Parts: sequence; structure tokens; C-alpha cells
Amino acid sequence: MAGFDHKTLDAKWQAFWEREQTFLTPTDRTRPKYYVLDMFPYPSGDGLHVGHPKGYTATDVVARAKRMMGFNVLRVMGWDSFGLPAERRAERTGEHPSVITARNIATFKSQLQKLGLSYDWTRELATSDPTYYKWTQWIFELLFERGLAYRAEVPVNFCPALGTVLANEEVKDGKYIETGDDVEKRLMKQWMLRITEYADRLSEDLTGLDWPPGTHTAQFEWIGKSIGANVVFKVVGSDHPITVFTTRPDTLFGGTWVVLAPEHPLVDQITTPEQRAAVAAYRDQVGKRSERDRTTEAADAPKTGVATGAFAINPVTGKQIPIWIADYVLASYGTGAVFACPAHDERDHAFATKFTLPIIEVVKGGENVQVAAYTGDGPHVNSDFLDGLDIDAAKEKVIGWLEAHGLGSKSIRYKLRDWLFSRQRYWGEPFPTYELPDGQVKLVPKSDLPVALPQIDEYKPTRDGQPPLARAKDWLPVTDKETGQVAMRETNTMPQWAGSCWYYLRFISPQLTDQPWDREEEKYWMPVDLYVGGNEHAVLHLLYARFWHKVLYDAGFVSTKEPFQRLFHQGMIHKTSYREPKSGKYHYDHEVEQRDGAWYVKGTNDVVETKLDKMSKSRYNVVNPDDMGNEFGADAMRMYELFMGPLEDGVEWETSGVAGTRRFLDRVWRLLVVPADPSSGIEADTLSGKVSEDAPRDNKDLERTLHAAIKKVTAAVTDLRFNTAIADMMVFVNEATKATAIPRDWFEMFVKILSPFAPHIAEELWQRLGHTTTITYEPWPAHDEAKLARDVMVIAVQVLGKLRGQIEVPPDATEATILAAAKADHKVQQFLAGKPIKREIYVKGRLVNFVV
RNA sequence: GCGAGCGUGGCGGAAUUGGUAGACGCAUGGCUCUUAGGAAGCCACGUCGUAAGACGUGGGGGUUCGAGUCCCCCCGCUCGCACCA
Repeated sequence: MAGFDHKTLDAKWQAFWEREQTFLTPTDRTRPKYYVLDMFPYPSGDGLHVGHPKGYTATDVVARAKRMMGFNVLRVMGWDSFGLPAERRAERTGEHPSVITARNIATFKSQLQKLGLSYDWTRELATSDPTYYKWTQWIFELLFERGLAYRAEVPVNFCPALGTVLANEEVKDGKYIETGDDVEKRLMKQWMLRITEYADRLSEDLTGLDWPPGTHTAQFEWIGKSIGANVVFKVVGSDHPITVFTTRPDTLFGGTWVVLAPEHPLVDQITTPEQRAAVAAYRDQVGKRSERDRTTEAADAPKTGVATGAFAINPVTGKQIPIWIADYVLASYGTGAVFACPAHDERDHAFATKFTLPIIEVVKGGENVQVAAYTGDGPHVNSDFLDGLDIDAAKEKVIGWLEAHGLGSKSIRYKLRDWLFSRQRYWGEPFPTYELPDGQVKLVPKSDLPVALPQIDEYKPTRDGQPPLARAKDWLPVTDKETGQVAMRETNTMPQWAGSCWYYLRFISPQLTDQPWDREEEKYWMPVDLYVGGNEHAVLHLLYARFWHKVLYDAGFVSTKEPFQRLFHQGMIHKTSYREPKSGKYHYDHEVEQRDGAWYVKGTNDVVETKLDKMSKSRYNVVNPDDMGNEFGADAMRMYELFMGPLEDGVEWETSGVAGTRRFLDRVWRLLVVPADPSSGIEADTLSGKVSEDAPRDNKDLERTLHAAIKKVTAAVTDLRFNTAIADMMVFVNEATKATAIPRDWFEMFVKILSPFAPHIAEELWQRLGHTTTITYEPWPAHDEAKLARDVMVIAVQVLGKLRGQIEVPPDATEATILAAAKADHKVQQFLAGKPIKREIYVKGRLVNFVV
């Protein structure tokens, strides 16, 4: 054995931490706090792959280092345990989802524990636990009481053949993508959350957050605030005017027709008898398309539409313009009606081209607006009182004019829609509501929470398409205490997002039974100082959680406006997958071989395609962290996860890289320990004697690399740039391996900075150095800037920007002596060769450049 | 289509932010030790060249004493967004 016995060490120290409760959250409140949080996983049946621990290892290094730096650290893990896969499995096997979920959680937990992650497991929680979802329901009641939860008839994708509701993603061209069964729009009463009420604050408060710019932008654009105007178009021969929303009221003079969404209520009233058949046919055709399909076409895609035969009056020109219907206008956005200005809008231009409608230029600056729309700025033309103004000035003026004439007003719209909060599933939080015979909806009294999920015999929807909870016949009726009437419980459940909207608060006091969290503790711990997770949650989860948090803030239950002060997305770990193109069959990497630059199934001529893919069981490219831990140890595995490359980058897993970090740890081990080697007569480990109190302290190279590593690792805890910090630790160990002796305090400093990365071996080394307590709370070493200086400065000498030599000078050498020394260098002299020096450039401590 | 980002050895990646390109690691080759295998240690490792040296960060051009880094054009890849009025 050339190094340490990782199996013994990993088990020994994991047992020690558990026995000593080393990672129990501290209770004194005098020290500064640090709340570091991982996005908690959905405990899938597949277990962990090596991609999961990347983020968890990064946060673990931060947590462990912060503890040593004197912070009280809140470091916790839980389970986002409601969700579809467990329900689907239950449908197949009849096993209760809670049983499936509990088993998966046990697997995940044991896999995580084998990595030595320093979670306070006494705070573990699961969103599907009634003691947890009791408070999810409690927050829902708060939303309801504040007018932010309401019920609405919402069209859902209903598949009669399957008797179930489908997500938009599952429907294409009116068919279920899996089976091809017809899908119809069916109105269902659904819970909605009024997130749009918080649109402005969700947008504005992003500014103060330390978030990746991409995520910041994604949320900002998702909310999609646009400022414009509502403009009233009178309809010829009708009392019902059309209100359109536009962000370009300045182009009204170029407005040559109006388009209504096919579903617009006015369509029936205004369509002329001649056009009725065409309109009906078009509406029928559009009705089959989902809104998603309608909105996933390019702006310049060919347009469809039908004229209603009716005419509207352009409010600024007074001219009559035709009214059309077209599917690119959506009933659910704006007012469901637009006016078209083909000269300055791509969609309108495509429409005008298709149906030969007039195009009037009103902003100068483009080429020929008959050929292509011009969307840039410029002076207005053909626009009466707007002529000569730029877009901003024209907008302001025309809105003033519209308001003065009662024909419109300034208006703000958001892309963000209210949040559809009902799911027709079993494995989710039941709504704490019931409906009286008269349709009135009431909340279950808070003292009766939680409304627990009832047992049912089958997890499928009912024959008539009711959600699975409708099968719980005994559970459905409930007596309203106020009126004595028998009411019916809600059969929808909440979406998976619900539980993850507030779990970071429950971690603060997860065992509390009479409150969701302790208010004083919340003031101490919030906000989350560092939140790490994948960027697939850039919008939905992170936006929904912010929304709930703001509601809780308004209600006085939390003390911060925002939950997550700093956000970081770790990159995904990929692995090559091998797939036979014909059959679509995947192969493990040991089943394939490379010949003449192509890949084949071993021993055959069957070609396989290679692709760098996400790890997934179905692609046969999963690397299991348990295998890595068994072969190389948890510490080597942890270090490789962070050494692979920058944390935010997606990289390919290379198992040979783990062997490299393992070799590094073996080298560290041998600095202190001579490993037992029975074959050469050494029966037990002994201390090497290399690390000693009286080792000479004049090894400047060793001291410098130590302090450089301390500096880099300390910075890495803040920057989350671990790969180069590990490289610097390797440099120190290479230097220490060369040294004949290492002062004991230097080695101890190194073991301390190593400990967040490789805690098992660090604890063992610490103990063998004679310490009796854990290294977890040892004070973090500080680097000494003076010790980073070298005895000699190496200065590069360039002539005309090309490297021609190097000189060594004392660190305190003046510029003049350095320049003189550089000129004296014989190699440099060859290139100067009597030519006059025009310029001498000296970059402090780095280089000299002569221009000749 | 629009937007953002990226392109560096056989591979993952470094580069003090305009100052010695290739740190650290993987893979590979050589040597030492070893009965052997393995481990460990040492050395080499961008290309061409015996060497001096020349060339070299996707390609082309520019700014500069000096460019992987800044500017312009092109090529390629990745990730977002996708008729939002």
C-alpha cells in the first residue's frame, strides 16, 4: 500500500462526526452567520450519479472553511419528495408513493453520507412529510387570505382516451406526443396564484442580488415588462370599440389594419355575413393548435388569417381600416387585439405581404419599407403632429393626445402570467380548501392542518377524468363548522414547485410544531448567503420562491425582501454515450472499441455514434459515486469533482482524473506517515520524522508555496474557483516531497487548508500529529504577504517585444540597475548589437523591453 | 432567426486582466528500484529544427514597445429565447 487505507479512514471519521455531532448547527448567536444552501434534490429511483456531488462538494468546502473562519454555519440537506416519477411507479406497482419515496431518500442519504458532506442531518426535511406540508398549506392559506390565490376556469389539455390532463410540453398539433391520441381543450376550475401583482418588485429587486448575469437577464425577460398604451379603435356600425395594446403608439399613423385574436369575444358580433363561414372555419382550425404551438414560430414565419369584413377607425387618421383575425395574436396577452403597422413590425410586414395590405412608412431610417420592416429609431414622417420627432418623443406626445381625446392611455403589460397552481395528481400537497354547495370556497381552519393525503386504492384519474383524489370517497365530504353544511374537498393538488418555494425557511427550525419557523432565528440566519444549484432553475423555481418570500415579507413573517443573496450555478458533468444509430440502443463504454477513428460495438462491425451527454441511466453513461468512493476514497472523489475545471463549466468525467487526485493525497500522507508494508517487514504505520519541530525554517521555496496555497485557497472560498486552488496545494506538496524536513507548524497549516477538500485524511493526519479534537473548528491559517516574495527576481528581457533573455536581480534592485543588468546580458547584447535604443520599458518585477 | 458566451498541446484546463503562453493534473515515452506485477522516485513531453533559431492560443486584418487578452471581418461550437403586440 503506497498510501492510506481510504476505506478504514472514511468509515472511521464518518462515524466520529456522527457520534460527536460535529456538524450540529451552533446555538450561540454572538458570532457572524453563514447560510450555505444546495438546491435540494428530487430523490429519484436511479440514485446519485457523480454529477450531483459537484455542487454539494463545492458548498461543503465553503461550509467547512467558513466554520474554521469563525462563522456559525447553517448547512442542511432535504428532499423535494413530491413528484411525478414516484406516482407513475405507484400506478404500475400499486406500492404507495410514500414507500417508494422513503426508499429513494434512504439511498440518496447513504450515498451522500459516504462523501463526508458536513450536513447537520438533525435538520433533514422532506416536502412530502405531513409535518412539512402542513406549513405549505398554511402558506397557501396566507396567499388566499391576501387575495393572491383565486380559482379560474382555465383551459387544460385533456386527453379523453387516457382520461388525464397533459402538460403543454406533452402536446403537439392537438395530439399526445407519446400515443398520438387526440387532445382537446377542456375548461377546468383551477387554482391560480397572482404572481403578476409582484411583477414589478420581482423585476426591480433583482438589482441588489449577487446573481449570475445570465440568470438576472433570464428572470428580467421572463417578467417581460413593456410600457405602451391602450388605444381605442371604434368599429364602424357597432357600439363596441376595440381596445388594442401597443408598445409603439408612435406608429399609429402607419396603422393600416387591426387584428383580433380568433377567440376575441367581439369577433362574433362584428363579422359580416359574407365572412362568417370563413371566420368559423379559421377559428376551428386554430382551436386545434395549442398556444404553445402558436407562439413557437418565428416573427417572419408565413402568416395565416381571415378578414372579418368589418372596419375600424384609426383614431389618429380617422380612416377606415379592415379588421382581421389571425392566430399570432393571443387572447391571453395584452387585450387580445393589435393594430398593424407593417412598415415597422416584422410580423405585420409578413402579414401585409401575404394578404397584400397597404404599407405606410412613418419612421425614416430604413431602406425600402415595402420590402422589409424597419424597427430602428428615426424621425417620424407622414404622421401629422408627430413629424420629425424620434420614437420616445413621439410616444409621449401621441399618448398625451390620446388621453386628451379619450381614445387611449398609457399602459404597462407583462409577459409574466399568473401561476397555474393546480395539478390533477395524487402525490402532491392537498389544497386546504373545500367548496360549499353554493360554490363558496372556504379554508380549512388552521388548527385542522395538515389536510393529509388520503389513502386511495388506485393512483389514476377516475373514469370521468376527475383527479385521483376524487377516488377517496370517504375523505371528500367535510362539514363546515360555521353553517353545518356538508362541503366537498378540493381534489386537485399543488404543483411540485410548492414545497421548494420555502424549504430554505423551514431549515431554520425544522422541528417546530406550532410555527413554520422561529421568527428570531429567521432574523439571524436569513438571507441565504450562498445558494448553489443548476441553471435549469434560472427562472421557474427561483422566481416562484422569490414571489412567496415577498408575500411572507409583506405579511411580516420574514425580515428580508429577498431569500437568496448570492446564487451560483454549477456546471453539469457529462459523459460520452455510445448509441447504435439504427436500433437506438445504447452501450456501456466497456462494450465499445475504437478502430480507425470510428467507434464499434466490441468485436463487431456495428458502428456506434458517440455523443457527450448528460448522465442518465437510459443512456448507459452513468458513473456511480459509490464506485468512485470504494476505489479511490471519498476525499479523492471530492477533490476531483472540484479539480476538473471551473465550477460553472460543464466538463466530461474522466475516471483517470480521480486517480490523479488520489495520488496527490497519497503524497500528502507520506509526508507524515511511512505506510505499513508487511512484504518489506514494516508491520504498522510509523511517523516519517520528516515533519518535525526542529526542521530548518530557511526553506524559502517551501514556505513561499505554502503561503501561496493558503492565499489561493482562502480566496477560492469566496470566488468558488477551486481548480487553481487545488493546483497550488499540489505545488506545495511537490515542494514538500522534495524537502528533507518540514517544520511542524507549516505542515499543520497545510493540513488545515486541505481539510475542507479532503476532510477524512485531514482529520487522520491531525490526530496523528497529536491532536485529540476534530480539525473542523481549528482556526483558519492566514497567509503572510511578505513570505510570498522571492529571494531573487527573475526579469524577462525582450528586444522589440521578443524574449531574448532572463536576468536575476535582488528583489530591491532599482529600475536603473535592472536596465543596466539587462543590457549587460550577453544574449541580449547580440540582439542589441550596436543599434541605438529608442525606448526602454520596464514593467515592475516582470520584464524589460528594449525598442531599437 | 435573435441574443449571450466560448474557441489555448494528445486530453481537462492555467495565464497576476495588455507584460516570459501552456501552471496543476491526465495520458504517453524513457530511466531507477523491484524476482515479477504494481507502487514509488527522477526525466522528457506545442510544432519544425542537430543546433542557433523560427513558428505557435479557430482563420484573416488592425491598435500597441508588447495581444490568448482590446477593435473589425469571417469560420466553428455551446447555451438561452423563440410571433408578447
